[in-house]
Amino acid sequence: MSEHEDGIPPVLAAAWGLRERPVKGPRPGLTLERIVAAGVKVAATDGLGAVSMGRVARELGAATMSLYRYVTTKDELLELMVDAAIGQPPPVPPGGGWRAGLTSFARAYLDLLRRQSWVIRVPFNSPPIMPNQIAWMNYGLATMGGTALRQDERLFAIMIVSGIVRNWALLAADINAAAQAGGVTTEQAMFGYGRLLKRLADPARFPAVGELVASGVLETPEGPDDDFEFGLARFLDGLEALIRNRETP
Amino acid sequence: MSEHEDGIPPVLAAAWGLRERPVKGPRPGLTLERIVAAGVKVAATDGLGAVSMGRVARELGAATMSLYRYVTTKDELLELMVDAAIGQPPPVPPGGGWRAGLTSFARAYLDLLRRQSWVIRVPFNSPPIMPNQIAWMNYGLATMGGTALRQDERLFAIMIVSGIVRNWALLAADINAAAQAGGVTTEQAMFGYGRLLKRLADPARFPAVGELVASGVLETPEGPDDDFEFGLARFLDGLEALIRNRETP
DNA sequence: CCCTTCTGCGTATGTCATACGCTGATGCGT
DNA sequence: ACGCATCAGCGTATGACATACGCAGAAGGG
Repeated sequence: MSEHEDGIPPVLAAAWGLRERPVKGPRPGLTLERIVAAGVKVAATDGLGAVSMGRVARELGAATMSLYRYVTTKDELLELMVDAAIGQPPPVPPGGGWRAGLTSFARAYLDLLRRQSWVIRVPFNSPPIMPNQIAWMNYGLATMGGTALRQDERLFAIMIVSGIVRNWALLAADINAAAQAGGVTTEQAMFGYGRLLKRLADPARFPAVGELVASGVLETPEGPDDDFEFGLARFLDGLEALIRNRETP
Repeated sequence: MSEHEDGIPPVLAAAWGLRERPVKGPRPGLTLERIVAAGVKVAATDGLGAVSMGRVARELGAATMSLYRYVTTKDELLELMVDAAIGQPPPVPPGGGWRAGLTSFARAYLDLLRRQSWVIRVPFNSPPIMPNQIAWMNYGLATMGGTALRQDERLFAIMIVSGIVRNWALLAADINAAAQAGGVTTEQAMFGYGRLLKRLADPARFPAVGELVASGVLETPEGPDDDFEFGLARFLDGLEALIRNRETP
């Protein structure tokens, strides 16, 4: 009943290290950390779909129901897994200015999602509240320290940037998954998509799509992240214009 | 065995109207359209979580397994439901220029997602290929017709814009859902989030987050879509700068 | 030394997606 | 007019899964 904890859900308390070991009862054989780590391992090796309470428990040599002493719900476990997977953000590169900072934030986040592609498959259900999520949020906000942006503008700027990253990572993961499911390479999958579009989308009905297909961009894979960098740069250009405008009245 | 169909999955053929009624066998009592409509109805009234094959069948007075004559998988049904729900895009407002066009595209999409918030909960698994998805894509691309943008740049521009819309809609839906679950108003839920953050995120460890919390923006709800419009405007500013730059060499 | 508290977990329940195969309707070719 | 191939509807069965409930034994405090 310490004053830290009132009103805070137990998992949050645990995740933020606010929980004291209860003084009675047998020593726990499991730990929240070990459970979460086991979940991450399953997700990393066999995909998010393989993460079931039973499977995670088996990974630990424990029984399914034992996990529920540490987690009230599977969704809670997933949330903890995500937080463990994203980990501590890298340090803000010093002295680079806000634009370099936001760019490195975006690249680091993208890197992370690409390396652990199951993370983007976990559906969001709430605003960020877990420790490492907050740490990343702090990273993003910190890059804009000292700019002429209002706090709410900074918040939304990182929402936009991370949204761009997530969308790109999700698209890439989907294409990769489709490629793997069909037993072909990523390029072949993209090519197949272009062909499908050409077959189905009547250019008379969908002129703009027809132009797109005809241009052949779907068949010529560009550099890995050209489009990502394009979108990011456009947003940052717009932000830069606003900041400049504010600074020179 | 018409030459349209080779290599095209049956649901796609059905969705694009490429299927002929088989000439033998009993007359179907169900239709793909009716099944999809029933699914949409269930999702709209009781949420995406209530959509199960059994429930959709009950809605139609049919047996669960009957649906599998029209759909090979629940995921297929979901994809069809999404396409039905998004429907035909509104017409491109004439003569407004690309920026007005993209803005109206974004607003129309946001409106749609807000009105049918279950749609954003359906996980993506592939690039857009269903008829109405293509129609929306055509809408987005068409707004940029005649600009100095390359086709791949146009494609990514609408990916960014729709990503911004989806992220915003998802956040709003999450907050609303959390509010409803807690039996409070949306403002109270947002307020509670701010308080939670203040309690958990130590300003010494997370200075930028501390500043954000201290600024009070989390407690003062802004106009409904101010942040959305802010992010969208920044991106469009950046795009505009690029276009201008291309047009005046 | 007993009583409270807590851990691990066996069992049971209810929900789902979905495979398989039967029954009967339909209409084509003869 | 008839038989057969084809296809719709669906009953039954299976196998995952999340999770409620309650018991047995461990640990420490009084």
